[in-house]
Amino acid sequence: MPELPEVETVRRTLKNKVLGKTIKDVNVFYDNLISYPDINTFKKEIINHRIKDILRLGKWLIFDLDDYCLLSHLRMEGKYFYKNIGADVTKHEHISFILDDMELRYNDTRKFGRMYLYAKDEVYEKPPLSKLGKEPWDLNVNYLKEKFCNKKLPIKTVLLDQSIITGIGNIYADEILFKSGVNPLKITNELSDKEIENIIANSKMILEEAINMKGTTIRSYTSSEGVSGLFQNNLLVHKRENLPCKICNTKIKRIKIGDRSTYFCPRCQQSNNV
DNA sequence: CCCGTGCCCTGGCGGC
DNA sequence: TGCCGCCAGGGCACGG
Repeated sequence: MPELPEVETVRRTLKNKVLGKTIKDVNVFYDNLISYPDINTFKKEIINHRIKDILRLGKWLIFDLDDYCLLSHLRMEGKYFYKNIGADVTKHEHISFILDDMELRYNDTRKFGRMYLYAKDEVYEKPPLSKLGKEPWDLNVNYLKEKFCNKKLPIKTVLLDQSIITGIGNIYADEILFKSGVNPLKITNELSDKEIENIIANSKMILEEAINMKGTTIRSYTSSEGVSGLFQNNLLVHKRENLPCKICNTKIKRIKIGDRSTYFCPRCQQSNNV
C-alpha cells in the first residue's frame, strides 16, 4: 500500500501500537531488506532503542529512535503486523522487532521494501531522504515551473518522480491529472501556468481526501492490520478501463506511459494535441 | 544531466 | 488441471 496516503495511514496505526516501546532484539530473515548499514552493524546498533516517534516523508516511514532513525519503505506490498512474542514466523515475514510485550513484524510478499538505519543527525542529509522533493502541501508554482521547464517527458512520468514531488504514485497521479483536465501524455515543459496551478491544487486536495479515507485498498490484501482504506470508491479513472467517465460518459482509456498503466478520459483530458 | 531499459521478487488471474 | 503470459499502488542501477 505504497502511496503517501496509505503510508500516512500505516504511520498513524503504528504510532498507536508501538510508541514508547523499546526494541529489545531484532531478527532479520531476509538480509537484502537492509540497504544500510551492513547487516551486522544494523542488528547491533538498533537494539535497546526506544521508539520515540514515528514520522513520514513522502512514502518513507521514519522511526525516531532518539539517536538513530530507522527508515522503512513499503514499496509495493510491505506491511506491518503485530504478533505475540514467540509467535510462529510466517512466510513473507522478513524482519521482526522484539518490543517490550509484542513483536512488530514486517511482511512483504515481493521483497521490494527496504530499510535504512542512520544516525539521527545525518538522516536527512543522506539518500534516500536527501533526494526527495516537496510534499504536495509545500508546492508552489515557481518551484514546479523551475523543475518542469526542462522536462520533455510526459507529465504522468514526472508526477511519479519523487525528487520533484514526493508521495504521489501511480493511482493518485492518474486521479490528479484527471481532476486537472490534463492529458497524461502532455509534455511537461509545455504545461501552462494554469495547468500547473491546477495540478498543485488537486494534488493537495486528492491526497488530503485520501488520507481522511485511510487510503486506497485495491488488491485484497490478506488481513493487513489497520490499512483497509475507502478511497477506492472515489477513484474517477484509475482501474476503470472501458467504463464510462463519471463526468462525460466517454470510455476511459488505458495506455502505458513509462511502462506504467495509465488511465484517463480522452474527452475530459484533451489538454494536448497528442 | 537527461532519459530509457532492465531488474529486483512473488502470486493472482485469464486464456488456451 | 496445467502451463503461460500478463499484471501489480516502486525505485534503483546502469547504460547511451
